[in-house]
Amino acid sequence: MGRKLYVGNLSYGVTENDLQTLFAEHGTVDSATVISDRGTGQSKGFGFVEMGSNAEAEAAIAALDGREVGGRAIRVNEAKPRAGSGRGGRW
DNA sequence: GTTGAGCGTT
Repeated sequence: MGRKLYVGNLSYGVTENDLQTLFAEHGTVDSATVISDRGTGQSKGFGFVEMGSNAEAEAAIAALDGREVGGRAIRVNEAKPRAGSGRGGRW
């Protein structure tokens, strides 16, 4: 089980710092990332948070999934590995 | 407004 969490339905005003602070209330935040379009630089409305352990990750999911943040109910779930891990997604 | 980047040896 990974400790990475997918955080979706985020408000465009939410940043990595916001995620870190929010998830830190329910566990140790190893890293927090907000995905933004590299072309426009605008937030894509979702991000990822890595917890110190799977237990903390589960606790954060149960506590923060559906929680209203920035005026929107965020979606928290265990993240899946990035598409095509490696180089070019193909060997 | 829902699962991350980049085209290379970090």
